[in-house]
Amino acid sequence: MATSRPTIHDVASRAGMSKSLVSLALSGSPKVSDGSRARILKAADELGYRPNAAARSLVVRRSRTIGVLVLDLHNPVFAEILDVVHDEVRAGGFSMMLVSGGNDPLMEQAEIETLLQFQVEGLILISHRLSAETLADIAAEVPTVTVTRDDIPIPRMDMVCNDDIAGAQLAVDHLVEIGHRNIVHLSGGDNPVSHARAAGYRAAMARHGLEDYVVVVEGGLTDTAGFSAAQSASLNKLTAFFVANDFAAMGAIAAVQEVGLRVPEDISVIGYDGISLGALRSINLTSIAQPLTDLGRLAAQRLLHRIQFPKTLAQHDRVASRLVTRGTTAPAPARGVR
Amino acid sequence: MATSRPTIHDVASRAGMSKSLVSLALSGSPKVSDGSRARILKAADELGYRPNAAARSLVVRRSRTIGVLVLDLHNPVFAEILDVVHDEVRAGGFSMMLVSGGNDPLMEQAEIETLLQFQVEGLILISHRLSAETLADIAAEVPTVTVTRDDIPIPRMDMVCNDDIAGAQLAVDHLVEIGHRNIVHLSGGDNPVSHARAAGYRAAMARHGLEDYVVVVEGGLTDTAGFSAAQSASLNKLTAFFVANDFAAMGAIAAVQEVGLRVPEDISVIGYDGISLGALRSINLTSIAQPLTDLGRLAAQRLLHRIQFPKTLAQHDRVASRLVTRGTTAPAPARGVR
DNA sequence: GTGAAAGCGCTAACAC
DNA sequence: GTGTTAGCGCTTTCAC
Repeated sequence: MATSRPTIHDVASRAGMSKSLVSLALSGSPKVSDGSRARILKAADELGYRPNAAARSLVVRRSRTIGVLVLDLHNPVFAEILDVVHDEVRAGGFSMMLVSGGNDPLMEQAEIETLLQFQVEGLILISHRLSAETLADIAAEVPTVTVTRDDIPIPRMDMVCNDDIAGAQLAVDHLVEIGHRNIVHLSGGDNPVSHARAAGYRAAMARHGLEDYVVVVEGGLTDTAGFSAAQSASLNKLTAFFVANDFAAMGAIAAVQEVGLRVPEDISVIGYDGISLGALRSINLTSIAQPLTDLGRLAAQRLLHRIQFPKTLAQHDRVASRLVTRGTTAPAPARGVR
Repeated sequence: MATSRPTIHDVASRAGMSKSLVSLALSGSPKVSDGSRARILKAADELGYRPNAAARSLVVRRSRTIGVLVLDLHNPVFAEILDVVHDEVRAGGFSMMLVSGGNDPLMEQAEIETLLQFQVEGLILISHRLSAETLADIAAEVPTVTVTRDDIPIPRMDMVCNDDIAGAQLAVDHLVEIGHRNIVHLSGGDNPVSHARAAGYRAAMARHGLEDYVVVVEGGLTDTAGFSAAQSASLNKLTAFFVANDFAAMGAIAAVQEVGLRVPEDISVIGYDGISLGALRSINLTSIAQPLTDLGRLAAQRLLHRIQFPKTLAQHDRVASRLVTRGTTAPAPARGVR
């Protein structure tokens, strides 16, 4: 392979000039005469010269790179956030190094370590796996912003997330508005996000005077978890499911259909996240949509700002999600129909 | 932030030794006495020392990093390939730097350029966007393997992909076997992958003596493309769709249902890719599943090998896909029923 | 075993 | 405008 790629030195001797002039010319400095610049550019081109980022970052002490850790690559929620993060980061003149923790805490740590060794200038953490302690250590070393959680305040670390409690209330409000009372929540398990959504559910039910109808079934954030959770609910009594996320909601729908009931005629289902998949005509899922683009943009902007001004006080952004009504929710069936 | 992270020099003076000894100790050399080693490790730990990868890669002239370019982050097919690539690459002692072309050829070029500037030792390209010329240039510079295409042979570049032609034939065979003849293909547009799948469709139809039933509707690889393509087909005549990929197939299903027909009772639908989403009980899509794990593993292994032996002749792996029968295909309705 | 010295490719003073 | 010089943090001979 790169037995020996051309260096700035090769370019210099080919153009018959000194290294430093080449460096200046390549970085577009005005203190280089047009003639010299042309010869240098020509020589560089002929040689197929490409600057060595490692060498440069060593001397300028800036890598112009930020690192992004994502919980796993499969959840489309992350892809949507990443797209805009990527755009923003590039626009800010940085490259982006993306790593995945593969759903494994140890791997996450290792990946962050790698990122740090590469001298990334900032970190965006899209994961709720890391402990407060780890987070604090990291944030003390390098500008950091986390996305999708805001449960633990860390001194100089920004957090951007959606308002899960308010979002969950939106879901319940919608169902109540179209006549549902027997609304069961299929929770997403033991993690900060799911706790917040369950809390929002309870709060909204109480606000509507439906305390007695509160039923929370422990589930998870996957299709199969939603499926099982729905199966273990009393389908003959409830008229609606509020599910912890869209994937689990899809599982719940399947469970409903499996026993011969229809969605939404017999049972309404609403999810959370607003993954673009839900818009597929064959899925058509009503959901609480997170403003993923906003989340990504905000995260990137916060980080870019913090890289410039590391001492900035921690900022916590909590963006509102919104109800997207599609085909899986409908007015509650008339009393006694089922 | 990184106002000044501890360097090997700081560790050395804290431990009261020379830089070189620290370097040796940290790399686990046996020529360091146990006492010295312990003191060095202690000093490093106390200082929170972390090696600077840029400096190291500059001197050893190896970055121990490979770069991966992916067409876009949204298609779950890519996530599945990336997972195993990541595992393999790490197992081989490399880090992985992932970039996305954001579906934009210029961006792809720019991202590859960035990767190269960071001195990645190899490249995995999961994209069918790049021109043969670009590919050749890249492969000449750095060990490279491309995934999901094998249309253009490049001297020292490996390719790993599934056999689209054979896979498409599998789809047709399945439909024919359960009694279909009016099988319409919704194609994926003008790209190498879609061309191969269409070719496989034609070949299989011919093999079954169904030349007269061949109908190809131009579509695309998205949900909406599949929806429109299905709409423009003569639904009253055909009994089955073979769709270019799973996403488009989901769109086609929606189109079928929209006019009051049922899948699979009235019309069978089979997709391609075998995305794990298709297994969701609410989707339950029959499909030709690509061996994504194999593809990823193979790609990583080929690359690792090529990094060691750059002169290896180009290897082309074409892995077989297989039929996964789920709920969207069923025996053709009896003649004249519709 | 341990330290001194050279140098990876590059940028940034500083002379001229 | 242009060349010379020093040095970023690290590894690696090569003496001792």
